[in-house]
This record gives sequence, structure tokens and C-alpha cells, in this order.
Amino acid sequence: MHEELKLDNQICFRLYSASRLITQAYTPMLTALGITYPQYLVLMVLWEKDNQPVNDIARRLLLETNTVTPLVQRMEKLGILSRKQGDKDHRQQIVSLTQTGKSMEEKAYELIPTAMGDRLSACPLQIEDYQMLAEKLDEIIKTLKR
Amino acid sequence: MHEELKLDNQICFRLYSASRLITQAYTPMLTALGITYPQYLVLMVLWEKDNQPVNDIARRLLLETNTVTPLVQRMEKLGILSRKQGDKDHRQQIVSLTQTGKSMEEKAYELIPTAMGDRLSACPLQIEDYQMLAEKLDEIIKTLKR
DNA sequence: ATAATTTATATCGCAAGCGATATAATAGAA
DNA sequence: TTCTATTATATCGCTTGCGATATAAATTAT
Repeated sequence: MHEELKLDNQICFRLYSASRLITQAYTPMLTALGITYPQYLVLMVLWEKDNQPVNDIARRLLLETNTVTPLVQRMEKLGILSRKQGDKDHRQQIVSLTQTGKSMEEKAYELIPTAMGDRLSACPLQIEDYQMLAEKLDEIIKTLKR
Repeated sequence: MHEELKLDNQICFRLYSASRLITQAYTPMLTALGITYPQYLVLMVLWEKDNQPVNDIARRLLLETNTVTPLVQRMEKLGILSRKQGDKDHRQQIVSLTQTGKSMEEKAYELIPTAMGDRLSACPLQIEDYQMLAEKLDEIIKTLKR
């Protein structure tokens, strides 16, 4: 048995598990809003800056456009956002929040931070721990992205 | 704009991105072995302890059995493992490695650790950083699991 | 300007994940 | 023992995520 191949020695398995578990922790609040976690990510991108082409959203989320295109199509069907062809570049589809999509920001703000705080209150990590975690994860992301 | 809803302040988005990027980094080696990343996780579980019921594999990977069942069915079709009904408990399906599945451990050992080392060599994190990362992630996982 | 290349979306196919539900086998209660 | 509840798998339906490919628009090269 090679030590390197033990599950408990894999940083990747920890990331994979932690990511899935945190997504699961978000699910009840997101279900109340009628969206999924990746849809919530798209909303966060658009709340920061509305009217972005599919490509910019994909780059921001480190996703491929063949993931984001169907994602925003589903969100359009839900009435959360709209798409229209770009003026300068006709290849682009500019994604814009509808009034519904915009109004979801306040609801998310009321629901999510407190609920996630409660959910993680049993976790012994301190602010500095999350800060450190964020820094290390950013290094890994920077190294592997593109 | 609420600070709490900014993408850059989300630990969950970092976990989600880092997890996907690391999985992507594994992909070339796993493709050479003819498997996917979740299939590799199942193999690691079985290399540590062969002949386990679906349920034990699922619990070890923090996955639901409705994810693991189709996963091992696909791996059975690939000739990597076999399934047979449990002796004591007839509801169980005991999953066992075939010779092919067992022999993949050496190939994985030759391919993966060095390649991943190379891939992460550009990352400025030290052994202690990964150690710390692992501890913090374990706390998050422990808090959120079940 | 015309041709070749690149870029922005989109579509297709397949493997995960997971909620909901079904089924058979086991365990526990009356 | 017989009825009920729990447990182990499995199936279904839907959303992701992504490699491969297609198409149209824009850019670059000749």
C-alpha cells in the first residue's frame, strides 16, 4: 500500500468533500430562493456588475462557456435574467438581471449569511483560520487556473 | 452591494474552484488509466480495503449510494471491479477489485504523485501549508458532514 | 479585398451528484 | 409470530461540468 495513494493523504479529496458539503449547506436557503448553487454564483457575478457577456461570466467563475450557456438559459427561463445580442460584437450574448434577479440580492442577504453562520458556528475555525484558508486556496487556484 | 455577497469573500467559491481545478489537473493521468476522478476515489477506497459493500464505500467518500451505485456499475462494465450479493446480508452488494483493478494501483503510483508534484511545483505553498490546509478542511468537513 | 485564423456562443454526449421514490431484505415491536 | 420500521440498493429525473464539435462574427494575414 503506497502512502501517496491513501485517501486520507489526498488534499484533493478534502477539497472535493468540503466543496460538496458547503454546497449542500447552502442548498436549503437557495431552494427557498428557487435557485441552485451555480446559479447563485452567476447571480453574485451579476450583482457586482450587471450586463456582462457569457464569456466574462465564465472567466470570472473559472468555468467553460459550454457550462455557462445552458446555465444562463435555464435562469432566463426562470425569469431571473435576460439575454440580448451585443451591440459592438454581434457574437456576444449580453446577460442582464431582470427586476426579479435584482430583487433576489436583498433576499439572499437576509437569508444566507446568518444561516451559514449558524451552520458553521459548530466549527472551531476562527476568522484568521478562514483568512489563511482563503490565501492558501488562492495560491492553488492561481497555480492551476487557465 | 453587500460585502457578504461578493464572490471574492466566499470561501465556498474558493473551495469549489480549487476542487474543480485540482480534479482537472488529475484528468490527464486518469485518462491514461482509463478512469475518471470519482472512479479513482473508489479505487483508493478499495486499494485500502477490498471487498466492501456499496454503503461502506459511499460513507467513506461522503457520497450517497445513489451516486455510488451507478459509479461502480460503470466500473464493473470497464472490468475494474466485480459485484456480488453479500453472504450475511443479502441486501448488500459486495464490491471487489478484479486483477485489472488491483494492477492499476502500481500504474497510478508511477504516474500520479510525480505528475501532480510537477503540476504543483509552481505553487509557493510548503509542506506545512498543505498540512495546515488539510487540518482546516477536516474541521469544516467534520462540522458539515452527515 | 480575400483568405485564413481566432473568438464567442451553442449543441451534443456522457459522467457525476443528488432529491425523490421503489423494492427487497433485515431488524425491531407488539 | 406477525406487523411495522429500518436499511441497502437501485432507478428516475434534473442540473452540472466538460471534451468535442459546429457556426457565425470578428480579426489578422496575404
